[in-house]
Amino acid sequence: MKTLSIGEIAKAAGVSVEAIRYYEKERLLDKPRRTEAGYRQYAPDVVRRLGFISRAKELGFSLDEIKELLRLRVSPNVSCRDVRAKAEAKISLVEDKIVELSRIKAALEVLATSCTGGDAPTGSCPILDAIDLQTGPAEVLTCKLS
Amino acid sequence: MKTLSIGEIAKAAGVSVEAIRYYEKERLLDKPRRTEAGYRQYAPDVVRRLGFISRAKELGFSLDEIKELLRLRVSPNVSCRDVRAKAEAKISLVEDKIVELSRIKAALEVLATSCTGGDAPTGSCPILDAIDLQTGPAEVLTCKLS
DNA sequence: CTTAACCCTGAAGTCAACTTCAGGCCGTAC
DNA sequence: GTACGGCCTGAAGTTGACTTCAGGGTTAAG
Repeated sequence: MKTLSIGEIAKAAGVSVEAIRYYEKERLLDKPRRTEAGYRQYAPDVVRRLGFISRAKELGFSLDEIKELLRLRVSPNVSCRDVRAKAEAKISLVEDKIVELSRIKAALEVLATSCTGGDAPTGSCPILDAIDLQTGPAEVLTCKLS
Repeated sequence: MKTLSIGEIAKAAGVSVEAIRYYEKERLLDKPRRTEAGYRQYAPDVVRRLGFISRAKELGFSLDEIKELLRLRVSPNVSCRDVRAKAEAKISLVEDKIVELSRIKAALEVLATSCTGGDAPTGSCPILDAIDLQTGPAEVLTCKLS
C-alpha cells in the first residue's frame, strides 16, 4: 500500500511537519511505521485524522479534548455504557456550542440587515444588543444537516 | 446608578479579576470610571460583555477576533457598507463552525446509538468513520433557534 | 559524487492568554 | 489603631500549542 512521508502528509492536510511530530508526542497520532532509515511512513487515512484535529481546534477544543474524542470507542477496557455516557456528555457540549454560535450568527444578521447608514446611538454594542433580543425563555434549537 | 467593583463583576461573570484587567489592557473592555481611591467601577451591563467574551473564547475565537466582533458597528469612520461586508464575512465563518459542529454531533450520535457492547473492529476510529458517512455531496445546513 | 531538499532528535524559543508575585494603598471590623 | 480582605501597578512566570535551532543522516537530481 502507498504510504506518505511526513512532508507529504503535512502538505495534504495543511499542517506543519513540526505540528505532526508534536501531535505524535502528545499521542493524538499513533507512532507510524518507519523506513529503514528512520523516516516516518503514514497511511493516507491519517490525512483525515489531521483534518479533524485542525477543524476541532478551530471550534475551541483543546488537544486533550480532541484526543478524548478520537479515543471514544468500545474496547476490552471500556464498556459500552461508559462510551455512551461520554458520547452523550460530548453531544450536549457540542449542542451548547451550536446554540451559542446560532445566537452570534443571528446577532450578526440583525447587524447586517438593520444597518441603515446612519450612526448608531452612542455607547451601544450592536452584537450584544442583538444577542439580548434572542435570550428569551425556553429557546429550542433545531439543526439539520441534510 | 449602582456600580460594581472589579471583584464583584468578576464573580458575577465567572472570570478572574486578573483576566478583567488583562481584557482592559487588550482593549476588549473600555477603561471604567475610578473611585477617588483609584478603584475600578463597572456598570452592571459589563457582565454581559464579559459573558460574551468567555463564550466566544470557548467557540474558538481569539481575543482579537472577539474584539472585532464587539467593535462591529456603524460609526463616523466606518460606513454601513463596510460593516455589512464584515458582518457577512463573520456570518459565513460562524456558519462553517456550525456545520462542522453538526457533523461532530451527528458522529457522536452514531457512536452513542450504534454502541452494541461488543468490540469494534480493531484500528477504526468511530468518530472519524461516522464523520466520513456524512461528507456526501452538497450538504445543506438548516439551523433554527426558536 | 556532490548538492539541495527532505528527514531525524532534543532542546530552546515564541505567542496568546492569563496567573503569580512583589510591594503598597484603602476600608471596615474589632 | 491594627489586622485583614480587597484593590492598585508593573513585572515576571506559566501553560498550551507549537516553531526554531543545532547538529547530523538520507535520497533524488544533475
